[in-house]
Amino acid sequence: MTASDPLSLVFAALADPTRREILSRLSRGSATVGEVAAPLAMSAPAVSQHLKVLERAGLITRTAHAQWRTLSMQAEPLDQASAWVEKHRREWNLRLDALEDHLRTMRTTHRTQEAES
Amino acid sequence: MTASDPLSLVFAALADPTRREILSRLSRGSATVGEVAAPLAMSAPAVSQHLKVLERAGLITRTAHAQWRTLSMQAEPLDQASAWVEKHRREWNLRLDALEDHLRTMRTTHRTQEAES
DNA sequence: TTACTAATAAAGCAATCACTTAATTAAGGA
DNA sequence: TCCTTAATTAAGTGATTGCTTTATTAGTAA
Repeated sequence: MTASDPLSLVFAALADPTRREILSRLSRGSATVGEVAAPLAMSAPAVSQHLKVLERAGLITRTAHAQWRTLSMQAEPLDQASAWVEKHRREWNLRLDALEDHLRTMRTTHRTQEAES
Repeated sequence: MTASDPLSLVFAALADPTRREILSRLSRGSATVGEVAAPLAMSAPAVSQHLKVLERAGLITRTAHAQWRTLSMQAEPLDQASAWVEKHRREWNLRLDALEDHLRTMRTTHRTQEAES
């Protein structure tokens, strides 16, 4: 990932299970770096680097009190990502040939499921 | 991106402007490799490699007739990506502290806009 | 001051990424 | 057959990724 446009930064940030897990945690409420790192099987610097990626994508903010950093998720970049995906899902659904593909796939899937059962 | 789980593959595929442009084109209807490559400022092998990434993520399929490959977008992986994003946007919106952050951000934004006008 | 804790910075490493050019495969038309 | 077109494979390159260990910064407390 060399691209540095906002949408690329967001999708790249989401393209890692560890970072998605961190965001999952933060979507349920703010937490310190230590709290977020606890369930992760990696060193503290590794977590810090993941946080930097999330921050650069605008998905989290850090606020310092004493020697702790409180991490908060920011939803706006997620809105942008969602908007892109939804737009193209919608476009695809409008296409007649895509619809035909879809029906064929459903028929095939149905036949496959029957064959498997 | 070392991760190879389905969701990581999809997000990683979307984390590149060229690949998003290819998907944009295909969301409006199937096309050959040549048609998709035409507006892109890079060599044919480079396009071919991007297509491989999209295919590995399940976002496109290729069907051959003669020396042409017709590319079709597949929406299902996009559904998965959308589901993940929507789930976490929803979670975030439910949090009281996130809501407070949101209100504070809106107030700050409002004040900033006033200062700028 | 000294020690302890929370977190980041620095440096190094193997693997992957996004390209390139050159070579190859596969099909159609003269 | 020979030539052209469409596309992929192979090989090479510099930049980036996701970790590591070691060192450093910053704050609290004895």
